[in-house]
Amino acid sequence: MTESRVERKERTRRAILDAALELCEAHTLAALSLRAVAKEVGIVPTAFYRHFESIDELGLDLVEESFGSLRELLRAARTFDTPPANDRALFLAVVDNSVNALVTHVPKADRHYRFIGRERMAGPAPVREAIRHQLELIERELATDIARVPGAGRWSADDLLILANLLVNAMLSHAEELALAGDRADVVRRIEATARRQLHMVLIGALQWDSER
Amino acid sequence: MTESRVERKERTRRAILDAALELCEAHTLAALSLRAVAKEVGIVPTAFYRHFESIDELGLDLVEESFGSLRELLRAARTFDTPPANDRALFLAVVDNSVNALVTHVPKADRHYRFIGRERMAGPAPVREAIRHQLELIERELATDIARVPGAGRWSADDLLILANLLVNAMLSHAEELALAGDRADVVRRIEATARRQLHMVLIGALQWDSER
DNA sequence: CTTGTCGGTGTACAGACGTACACCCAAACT
DNA sequence: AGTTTGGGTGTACGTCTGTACACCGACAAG
Repeated sequence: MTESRVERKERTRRAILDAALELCEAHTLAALSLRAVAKEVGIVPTAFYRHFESIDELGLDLVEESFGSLRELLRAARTFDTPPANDRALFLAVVDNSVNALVTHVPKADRHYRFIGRERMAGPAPVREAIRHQLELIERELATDIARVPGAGRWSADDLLILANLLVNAMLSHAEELALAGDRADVVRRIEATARRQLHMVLIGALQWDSER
Repeated sequence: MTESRVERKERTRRAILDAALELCEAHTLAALSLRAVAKEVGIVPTAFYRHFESIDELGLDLVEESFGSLRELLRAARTFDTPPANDRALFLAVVDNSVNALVTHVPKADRHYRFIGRERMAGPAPVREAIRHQLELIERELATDIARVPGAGRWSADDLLILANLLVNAMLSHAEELALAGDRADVVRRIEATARRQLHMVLIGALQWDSER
C-alpha cells in the first residue's frame, strides 16, 4: 500500500505521458495544452513542471517510447522460427515474417504509430527532428541487414540505402493505416494484403537489380 | 485604380488563404488561430467570417488548391515531348518524365506540398478526410494509366491499385522531402537520385510481375 | 437620387492559456 | 529526533482565444 517517493513520482510521470499521448490524438502535440494534460491526470497545472520542462520535452520522451514499439516490431520481423532452407524459402520467409510482425505488433501499440505519423510532419520542431533521426537510423540498420542476405553483392552501398528507404516508407505507411483501422477486420485484411504484395513486387525487382546497370 | 466589390472581396480572400498557408507552417492548421490570420492579413478578427465559416472550411479550400498543384505535376509527368519508340524507351521516358516533373514542379509550390504532408495526418478531421480522398483518386487514376501501357495485361485490377499505391506513397514522400529541402542543391540532387532509382527498382519489379503468380 | 447590400470596424466578454510565487506536508536523510 | 527534500496545492497575473453585437460607409441596384 505504502508507496516510495520515487515510485509515486514514476507513476504520475507515466500518467502524464499516457494522458498526453491520448489527448494529442485530437490534433497534434503542438496544439496540446499543458493545462489539459494536467486536468486529465488530476494534478494542478504547475505540478507538470515537476516532471517535464515543457511539452516539447515530453514529446521527445514519447518519441523514444514510440520507437521502442517500432524496434520491437522490427526485431520480430528479423527473427525466423525455422531457418529458411534455400533462397526461395528465404524470400518467402522474409515477406511472411515482416507482414506478420506488422499485423500483430501495430494493433498492440497503435497509439504509438499514430503518434509517429502525426508528429513526424506536424509536431514541434525538436520532435520532428528526433523522429526523422530515428527513421534514418532504422533505414541504415535495414540496409546493413539486406547487405547480409546471399546475392546482395551486386548492390552498391548507396542503392542499399535507397532500397531500405523505399521499404521503410512503404511499411511505415501501412503501419500508420493499420493503426487507424482499429478492429475493422476487412480493412486490416486489405492493408495486410497490400503490404504483402508490395513487398513481393519490390523484392522481385530487387532480385533483378544490378547496381552496375 | 477603382476596384469592383467582387474584385476587392476576392483579393482579401486570397490574402487570407495565403496568410493561413504561411502561418500554419509553424505547427499545423489545427493549431492556427483565426486572430493570428486576421492580424497577418490586416483585418479585424470578426471580418474573417465574411469569407469563411471556420478555419476548417478554409482548410478545405487549401486542400483543393494544393491538389491543384499536385495534379499539374502529374499532368507534366504524363506528357512526353517525344513519343517513345519502343518499350525500353518508354520505360526510360516514364522515369525521366516523372522525376523531372517532381524537381521542377515541387519547388514552385513547395508550401502546398508541405501543407499536404502536415495536414494529411495532423490537420482537422474534415481536412484529413479530404486529403485522403484526393490521394485515393490519384492512385486510381495512376492505376488506369498504368493499365494502358503495353504488357500490362498480366496485371489484375487489384495489383494495379497496389502498385499505384506504392508509387504514389514513394513519390509523395520525395515531394515532401523536396519541399523541405529549399534551395540546398546537394539535398535536392540526392532526393532526385533516390526518386529515380526507386522508380527504376519498382518498375523493373513490375516488368517481372505476373498476377497469376 | 434614394435605398439596400455587404466588407470591414470597434468594443466587449467569458474562458483558456503559460507561468510566477508562496505554501504544505509526508517521506527520506542525518 | 530534527532537518531537508520535493511532489503537489492554490492564488494570481497578463495574454490570447473565439465570437456576439452594434455600427460605418462605399459600391450597386431601383
